[in-house]
Order: sequence, then C-alpha cells, then structure tokens
Amino acid sequence: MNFVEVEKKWQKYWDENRELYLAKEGSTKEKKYILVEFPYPSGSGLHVGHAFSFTGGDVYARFERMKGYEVIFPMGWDAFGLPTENYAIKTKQKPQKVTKDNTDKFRDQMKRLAFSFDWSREVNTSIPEYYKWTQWIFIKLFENGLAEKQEMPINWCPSCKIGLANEEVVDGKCERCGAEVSKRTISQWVVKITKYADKLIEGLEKTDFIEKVKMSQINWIGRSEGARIKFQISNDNFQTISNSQITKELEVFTTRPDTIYGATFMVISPEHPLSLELGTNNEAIKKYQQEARKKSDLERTELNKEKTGVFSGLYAINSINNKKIPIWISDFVLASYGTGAIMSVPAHDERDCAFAKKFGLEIIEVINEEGKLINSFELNGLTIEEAKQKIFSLGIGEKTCNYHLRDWIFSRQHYWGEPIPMVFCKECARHGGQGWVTEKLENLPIVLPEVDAYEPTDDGKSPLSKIENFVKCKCPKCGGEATRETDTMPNWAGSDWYFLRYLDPSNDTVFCSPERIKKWMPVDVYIGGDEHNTLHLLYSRFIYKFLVDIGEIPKEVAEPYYRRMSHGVILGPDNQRMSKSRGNVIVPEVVADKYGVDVVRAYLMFMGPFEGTMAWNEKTLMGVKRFLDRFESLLDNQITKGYASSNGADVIINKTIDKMEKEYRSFGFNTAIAKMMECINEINTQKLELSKAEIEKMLLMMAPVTPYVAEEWWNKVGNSGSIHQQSWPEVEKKFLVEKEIKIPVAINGKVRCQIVVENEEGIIEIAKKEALKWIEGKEVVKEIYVPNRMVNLVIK
RNA sequence: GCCGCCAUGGUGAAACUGGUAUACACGCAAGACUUAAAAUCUUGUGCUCUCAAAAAGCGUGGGGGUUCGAUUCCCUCUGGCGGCACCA
Repeated sequence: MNFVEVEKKWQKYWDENRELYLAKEGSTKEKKYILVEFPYPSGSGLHVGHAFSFTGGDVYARFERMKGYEVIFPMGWDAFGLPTENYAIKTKQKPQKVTKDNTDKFRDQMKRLAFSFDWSREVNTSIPEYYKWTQWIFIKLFENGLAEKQEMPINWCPSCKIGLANEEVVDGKCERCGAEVSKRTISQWVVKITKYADKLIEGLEKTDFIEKVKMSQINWIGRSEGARIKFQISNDNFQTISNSQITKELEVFTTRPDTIYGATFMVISPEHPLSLELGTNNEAIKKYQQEARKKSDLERTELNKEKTGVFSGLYAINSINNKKIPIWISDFVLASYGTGAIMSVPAHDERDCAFAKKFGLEIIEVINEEGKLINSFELNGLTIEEAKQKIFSLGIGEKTCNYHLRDWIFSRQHYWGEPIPMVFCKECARHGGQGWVTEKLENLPIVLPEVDAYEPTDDGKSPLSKIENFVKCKCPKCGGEATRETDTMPNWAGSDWYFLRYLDPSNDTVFCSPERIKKWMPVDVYIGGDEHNTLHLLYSRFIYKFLVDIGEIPKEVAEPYYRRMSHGVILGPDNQRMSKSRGNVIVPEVVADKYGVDVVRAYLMFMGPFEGTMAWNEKTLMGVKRFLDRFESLLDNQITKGYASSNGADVIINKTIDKMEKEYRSFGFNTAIAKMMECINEINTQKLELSKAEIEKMLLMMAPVTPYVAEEWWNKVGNSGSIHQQSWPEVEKKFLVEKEIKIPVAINGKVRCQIVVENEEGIIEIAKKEALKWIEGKEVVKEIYVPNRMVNLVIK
C-alpha cells in the first residue's frame, strides 16, 4: 500500500473516531495544556513555518497523551484583520466568505498533516458567538476605568488608511505595508495597559519563560526609576513673556537627581504646555514648533546627530542653589515621556552635552572618576546612591518611575474587526461625563453588519459610519436617540484571550466557566514565534491579569502561560528567508505529495533543534526518508519470517525507550529521532531478531512523529483500534544495568586506555596495571575515581 | 550606545549535575549488485605527521584563569543573532 492510500485510510478513521484527540472534561488524569499560536488564515494556505511549529506541538501533545496526561491541544483562527479585508475588496467577496474558505482550507491541510487537535474546541475570532466576549471584555475595561476615549495624535498609515499602535510602527514605517507613517489627531479609544506595567514585570517571576522573552518584555515596558523635581520659573521676565498666571513652575523627570548641581539649563519639548503657551506670541518659538510637527518620527530619530532648539526667554531657579538657569525648547525631548521636560546636565549626559556645545551653554562636572560627587557643596564626596538619598531627604523632588510602555490605542477605522460596543449619547453627556455609554450585556454581540462597501473612507472614518441603521440607536442608559461607535478593535483583541475560550468554546452565558479555568489553566507550554514575544504576550498577559483582578478568573493562577517556547525559523534552500519574490518557498503540501506526510513531519523534526534557525535541505530529507524505509523493511522482514520468540533486542530497545522519553519531554525531537536511528542501526548490524512485543514498542516510540506509519503497522501486526490510544512503553530498568562497566583511564587528564570491570573493587589498582606503560618510573601523586565515569591518575 | 543570546568537522548538529568531544544525519571516498545508471547495501571519513599502520601531537572563535580534569564555570577580547533606543 502506498502512502497516499495509507494516509487517506487513517485520516478517515481518525475523523470518524474523534474521541481519540478529545480533551475530556470529566477526566481524572492530570491535565496538560499545550498551546500553539493560532494562525491567521491567509489565502495562501499553511506554510512550512506553520507545519514546523504545529508538528512540534503535535509530537509533544501525542507524547504526553501516551504518558497518561489528559492533554488539551486546541486550534482556532485569528480571523479578523486587514489582509482578509483587502483581499475581499480586491476580489469583491464578503470577508465572511473569504474567511470561511480559508479556514476550511487550513483545517483540511492540518488534518492531512495529522495534527491531533481537539476539533470540538475550534474557535474563530470573527464569529459573533466569539466576539461577543471580546466585546464584553472591552466593556469590563471601560467599567473599570481602563478604557477611555481620548483626542490624541496617532500614527497614521496613509497607504492602509489606518491608525497604528506604536507597536505596529517599525522604524517610522507601517509594519504591514512599509509606508512612512505620519501623525494625525483623532478621537481614539485607549486602553490603559500602563497601569499594569509593574504587575506585568513582577508576574514574569511566576513564569518559566526563557531569559530572552523575559528581557524583551522588561525592555518593552522599560521601567526607569528616578525623580520628579519642580523648579520655580524666575519672576523677572515671566509676566512680560507670558500673559498667563498659571505656569509658574516647571516639573522635570530625571533618573539622576544627584547631579542637580550640574544642571545648567532646562529643556522642554515643543509640545510641552509651556512651549505652547509661549508659542502664541513668539514667532521664533512658533516657527520651531511648526518645524518639529512636520517631522515624522522617522526623521526625528534619524536626525539624531545635529541638535536643534530655541531659547524660551525664561529662566528656572535651581531648587538647590537658587541659580538662574535658562529654559530651552528642543525636539530631542519627547512630550510623551516623563513630564516632557528635563534638567540638563551636560557634563554627564551625551545629548545634553551635544546641545550645550552647540548653543554655548555652561558645563559643570559633578561626578569624578571614582564615581564621587564634586562641585556639589553638601553632596561632595558622596557616592551617586548616597547623593540621591540626600537629595530626597532635603525635600527636593519626589521619587517616581517612568515607563516606556504606552497606553494601547484600541481603535481601528476599518470594517473587518470587532465593533466596539459603545454608544454615544448627547443627553447623557449633558449630565456629566463624556457621554459614552456601554452597550447592555444582553444586547451583545453587537454584530458587524453586512455591507456592500468595505473600503475605508478618505476622511479616516470606519466604513461602518456610513451605515445609518447601524449608527443610529437608542441609548442603553436613558433610552434617548444616540449614535453607535463605528471604530473596530485591533487584531490583538481577539487573540488576547482565545486560550480561555478553547476551554469552554460554546458557553453562551460566560466567556469561560471558572470550573474549566481551574481545571485547565495555566497553559503548560505555549509555542509561538519570537515576533509575538512582546506584543501579543504582553497584551494577553495584561487582559488575563485584569480579568483576575475583577474576579472573573479564579485568582489561583496568576499568569496565563507557564512556559514559553519560541519555535525556530525555516529558511529556504538558499539559506534566505522564504519569500515569493525570492522564489525559495517550500510548500509542505507539495513535499507531502511527493514523499508522504510522515517523511515531512520526521524531517521537520530532525532538521535541527526546535528553537533553531535552519535551512531546508532536500538531501537531509532524503536521509530521513531512507531511515523510514529501513524501519519499515526491518518490520516487514521480521514479520515475513516470523517473530522471534525471545526478546533478543531488549537491551537496545529499553535503552531507546529511556532516551527517547527524555528527548521528547524536553522538545529534543532531533535527538529523539537520532536515538531511534541508532536503535535500528544496532539491530541491523547485530542482526538482532525482534519479537512482536519489541516491534510494537518501536512503533509506539515512533507514533508521535510518524502517526500514519505507526498506525498502519500497529494494525498490520494484528492489533485493532488506534495506536494513538496506547500508553508509552514502560522501561524495564533491569536492561539498563550494564553487566560490565567500561572505564576510561586518564593520565594527567588525558585518556590513555580503557579497563573493563564487573565491579568497582580495586579499580584503581586495575587501572594502574593497565596504564603501567605511562606511569612506569613516575610518581603517582593523586588517584581519582569518579564512579562509572573515569579514573584519572596524576603523575609527576 | 544599552540589554539578552550564541560561536563545536566540508555541512545540519550531539554531549546528563565539569568526567572518553564530534552521537545521528548530510556530503565525500572506496567497494558490492548492475550491460549501465538510479535505488540499495558494505567500509572509511576532525586535523598534523605516515606509502600504510602503530604511536604521538594538536583540536569546541582568540587570550587568560579556577580544577586532577573545562565545549561546560569565571575574566577578557573578537565575530554573529535578537530586543530596545534623542526614553532624560
């Protein structure tokens, strides 16, 4: 039977016997939640990257099932998003239809690749039954003061006609299309993730993420400790320059309050309130502000060589010595960070120094080479830390922290996303507040209406704004005439919490029952790409922690993901990233047509370490194919001539069980396969005869990697039912014990010879006798025996 | 610039808590089968010295250290990858 027929046969069987891969709710077994990031169902189907990471997850899931865990290994679709919307526009189809076609295709491909997903738990972020709960989460955020509408400048992609989160802007360009991003001020929903900054850092301690992931999260949050210090603005010319009475002091943020004696000027950003105030009647300042506004983020960061700026005309009073220091305006100070104002210490900060040199400002050194304070009166001689403490004790400044993490702009002006379930009511606004009213829970989901045109509008509004009977509605609070929010949510919204929905996918009264959360959470292993280590991981941890805080999730499990694995990347045969333009794309389905699914799976797992980057190599794939051929012909020969009556290969079989188990458990799939190769090589070279039980054990060991071959032979040797319901073979420990031990003998650390002994008695003497040649005439000054490892003789 | 990670044959890579470095596979070479090729099988394969073998020496990016013993631990340098970056 060829592999095509075998695959068809068993795929049908597995489809008809779905309980094989179901995660059973009533099970008394210990649970294991294995999660792979769900894909965006694009039109081009499953690519090698998917095949690779899903196979890894699948092998692991199958192994843990065999080890007796109740494994939950679900799959779904992160289906909202721009590519589908764009494709729908281009092909004049409905996004709903495009999504259905694509997910059907993905599902078929996944089934063919034998991924043992529990399909009864499939989720799709774009169906109303799912996004009802995404909307519900938004309402909870709003009710708890973590979502609000703000007028704010956003990153605007002129090509996609969409607002972008900071996260979606890479080097000042749109992450998706590469167009240069500009600024626009739009009224936007903002989710206040910054309130969770510390919790998100602290929570990392409860996880087992690798250092790389922890660091990128910590860097992204960017906590920095320092002080806010208020400086009085000198009265001398304040009145003449500004007609306002309000701004009489200037607050700065600094991480180095100890250097306050070195502060020779202040810098405020062009968007700082004080700058804006001054700009109204000062031409030079106004002109500078206009120039700064014109610069995109890209330009502002590219132009980091030459500093620009303008003097404000004002002076601040240095709180510690009453010295008058000038206040400058420059765009190297960002309005969005800290207070938008700094005290400049040019002697100890590169940027301040460049600025001071350009504009001829004073530079005072306050730290000497030993890291002690100088030129600082009462602080002289102190260390930096001591000086900081002293400053605080003098009542200057207040200890605070700042974060690089920004609040999360949650509005998108596009069609294919979750409608934000908010209503604007003029009447309610009149009684205070912004006038934003949450939709009633019983009215959820707010269903995305089917429309004829999905194109974003040129004025930057969502296409939903054109649909009158969607926009016009009754206020859920007062019942008056109101209008519905027409913005939709970003892609991340649906993927923030999908791992919870898998646990209870058809519940229509809660997003997930607490019992099921208690049963299955946390995710034991979360497999995904490095590109999601900051954004997706941070957003979903935030949403999870928020739901814990408001009591919607039992607080026993504080973090959603315990371990994070970042799967590797497969490059094209030319060692380059696969891309259509390079023409180096490998399509897993095409390779499977040629060699069979099991060869593809085994090859993907054998290529290299699961977390590594490796290039596709057809020759190595052929090696793996040869190995599987050898495996099958070994079984075939043995069955043809009859099974051996005694277990002749039990030593190598048991050793292999032991080793493969360890390798599978630690995601060492490449070495797991190598162990089976060794086992087969040994059986062939020693011409060992196999019993039926031994053949079955070998099939069981291969079942996670090559499910079709294993299933086919499992039945060929006379079993009924599925091999994928069997347990992992037990290691018989007695076969692991060596009768003789081989011990290398080293002289001065260099291995010279080997001895074979039955026990450790007098082993040093035996070693000395064997190594006589090297130690003759020398004095042995030290004898070391490491049990079962080696003997080392130190001679002079 | 700051933070994190990595560096082993011709190639992809193994090596448990410091204990025989290079498992497994690719490639290459020789041989068997064949009219021939493909496929398959067998043998060899870190480097130097050697016709060959034995023996010896050298070998995990460079240098230094700890240790009886270091791919593994420490310091330092070099090169590469990833994250952050006018963030005060």
